[in-house]
Amino acid sequence: MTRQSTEIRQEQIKQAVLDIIYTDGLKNLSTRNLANRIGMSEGSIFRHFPTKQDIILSIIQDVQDEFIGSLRAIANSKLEPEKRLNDYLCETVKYLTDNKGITMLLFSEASHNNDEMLKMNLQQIFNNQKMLVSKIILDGIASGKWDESISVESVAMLYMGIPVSLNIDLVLHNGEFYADNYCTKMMQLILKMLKK
Amino acid sequence: MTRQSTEIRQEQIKQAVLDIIYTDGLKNLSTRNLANRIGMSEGSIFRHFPTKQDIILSIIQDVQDEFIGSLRAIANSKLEPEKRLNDYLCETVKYLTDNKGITMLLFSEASHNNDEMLKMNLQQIFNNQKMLVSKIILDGIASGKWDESISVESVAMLYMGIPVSLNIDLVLHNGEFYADNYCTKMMQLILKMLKK
DNA sequence: TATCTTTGTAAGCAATTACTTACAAGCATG
DNA sequence: CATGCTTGTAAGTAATTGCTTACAAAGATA
Repeated sequence: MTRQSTEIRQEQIKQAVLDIIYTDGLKNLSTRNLANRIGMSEGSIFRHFPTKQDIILSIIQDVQDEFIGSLRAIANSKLEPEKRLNDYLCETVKYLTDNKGITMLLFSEASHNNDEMLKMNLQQIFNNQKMLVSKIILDGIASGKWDESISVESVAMLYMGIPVSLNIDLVLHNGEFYADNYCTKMMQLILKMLKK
Repeated sequence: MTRQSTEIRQEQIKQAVLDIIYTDGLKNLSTRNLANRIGMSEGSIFRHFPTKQDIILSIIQDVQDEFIGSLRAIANSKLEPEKRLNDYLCETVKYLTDNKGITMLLFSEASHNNDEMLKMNLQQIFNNQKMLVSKIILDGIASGKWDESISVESVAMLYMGIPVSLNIDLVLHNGEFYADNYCTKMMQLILKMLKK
């Protein structure tokens, strides 16, 4: 195989990981399989990542940077809280349906090998999301539009249930999901809950 | 080891599976580990179950029979829809916090080895739950108490998000969860959504 | 050109996996 | 007691796992 920089190889490896998870399941994510999928030797993989675990952690870091990053931008924008909440949900739905390998990875890794490092990373992603949603809701309450007597934390938790159960649907139905007006319908319900 | 009937051994094995999953993670659920935990030989396990996969499937079958069974009883009772919905949620929360091994098993197995049989079983559990919730909501609408213009399917989906994200919380926080008034708070939100 | 670092690979490592085999002993039935 | 079925186990099996080692070649730097 022709030489390539570590940066390029790392990207190839991470992409192949998601590919394998989605098509064959996490169980078949061996370094042997991984190397074959890319067309490189198994030893090469360990040139670019110290351990297999580090590949997973690097992917989770990408999620933090890219996905949570874009959500943060939405939550902190100057738009109406209602619009922000809508954009936030739709962005999440889009990300999950577009990145099914990641979805399954996040879903199953933590409970699978009970690794504290992994759990901490996922916890952070989960908490970040809850905080951002809470912020939007608090902004809506502060502007006098939404009911100030509701439990913000509970709404955030309920809200988080949307992407998470969408996640399960995606896994169980092999990625086939008709998200047509899914986002819109959910927003209607959430808004009714938030209304004064 | 003294002789025991297959029925007793099967129960012991299944209990040990949940035990291992909860304490050591699914990754450490090997037949070797399993045998050690019970104090029997590895060969003995294969006396009582044809394959390791069959142990998992048998556990999932138990969930179907016991858990879904009790939820069905609640959904079909003669009580007020509001009371039924409350009982249903609280029963779910209780089951999940009491059976953390099962929680993690259901969570990760399907996405882990991409097995169609497993997926079908989990799909059925998930769909059963959605149907039962939908039934309660429809009863409430039929009685004239709840808003008939809402999308029942969407409410059911949103509702399902509650146990599922509770699930994630449980896995990520090693089973520590303060479910004090969790059920009550969620019910308040759901009821506001259903109100005319 | 000579040297050094980086990237590649084939072969092999010990450990672990789910499962089998051969055989012993318990237990009910004749 | 004898026969047959069930339950137990120790010691295997072949396959797979994550990772290492020894060495070759490419590319950068001097």
